[in-house]
Amino acid sequence: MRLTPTMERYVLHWGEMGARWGVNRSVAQIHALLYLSPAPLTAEEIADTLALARSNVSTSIRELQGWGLVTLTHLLGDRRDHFEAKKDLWELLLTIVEERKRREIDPTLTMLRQCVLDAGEDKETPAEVKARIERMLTFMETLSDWYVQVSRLPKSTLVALMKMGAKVGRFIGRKSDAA
Amino acid sequence: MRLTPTMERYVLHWGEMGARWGVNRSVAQIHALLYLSPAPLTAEEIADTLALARSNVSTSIRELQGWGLVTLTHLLGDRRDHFEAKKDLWELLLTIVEERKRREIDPTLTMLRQCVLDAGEDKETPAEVKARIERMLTFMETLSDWYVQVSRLPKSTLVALMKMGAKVGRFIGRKSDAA
DNA sequence: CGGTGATTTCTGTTTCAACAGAACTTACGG
DNA sequence: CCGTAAGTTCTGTTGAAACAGAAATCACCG
Repeated sequence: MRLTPTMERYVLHWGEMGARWGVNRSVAQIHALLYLSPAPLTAEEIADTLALARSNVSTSIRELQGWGLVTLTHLLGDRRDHFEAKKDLWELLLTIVEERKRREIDPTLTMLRQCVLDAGEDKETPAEVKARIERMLTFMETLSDWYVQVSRLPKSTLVALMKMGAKVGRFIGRKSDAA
Repeated sequence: MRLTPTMERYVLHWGEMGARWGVNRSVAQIHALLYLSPAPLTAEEIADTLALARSNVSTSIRELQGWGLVTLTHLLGDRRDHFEAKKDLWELLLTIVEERKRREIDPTLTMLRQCVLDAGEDKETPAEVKARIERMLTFMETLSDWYVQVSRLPKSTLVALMKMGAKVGRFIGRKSDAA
């Protein structure tokens, strides 16, 4: 496939953005391409379109599958793998956040809990430092718990809440935590 | 200053996490150290504690200042700069999100708008591709607008909303968008 | 059971950012 | 003004990740 200038711009920018957020550029470019593509693509088509080595496409696709962002499909009479990206953007967002939480936030919470435990018996760590670590733990647990609850709401509710924007703040201050 | 094992663990982990999110390891470590530190530190103390070159500390501190996460203070009779990290975690979070939006999300929105414009006159880009780009633009604008509104709520309201968790979903479905 | 096309794994190379140390600049102190 | 301490900028090195191409594996076909 040949990219139109518009598609090329999109793909290149996406690659850049990925890099800034800790995602490999090839991986992000491939994801962008698959998101745009009207039909599933084979590894070879991807490699040709983006001028990447097939091996590179293979590993990048695996990574995307690991994140649950890309799925495999087959066409009758064709034994090549065809790849397709999630198209629903809400699902995309929730998937990414979910995975990053699992891979990065949860381990960080574990580390913080361990720090709090260790600092308990430990005579050398100043009390003020212990307090700082505890505050960080509490803060991140609050965010994490909030996310878990909110992410389980039906998508339509999420959309509605988002459309409300700051209006949701009105509900606060009027006995908002009645069970 | 000498790090206790607990502090060392915290700092190293933070450095790792930073790297995963596109933040230089030294920068993240320095931020962690300053967050923990009971008192502001000089560049040299930071360099000694973390075993980094002074030059490296200098550039990293500049970066942190650019993000608005670290401020400069002085002590009477000492002409060295002393550095201090924001201690309020809500402020920290909002600052980071704000900056990343400014540096990465806003330019991406610009790029997407340009793509939509270009794709308008452009005969080669398939209609389906144009539609995909438009949907991405709409989605990101929605998130961005939501963030702008919510970030302006008083911190106490934010905290209250967060503590509500999924209960906030209850307000949906009962004429939530009355002006 | 060869043979061929598809995919993955392995290995060496390249590229780029992070970093250390040196050189330089600035500001203050006597 | 000279000397020294603090801070920044410059330059070369290093190390880690990204990547290409080759080799190996797998799966299906005749």
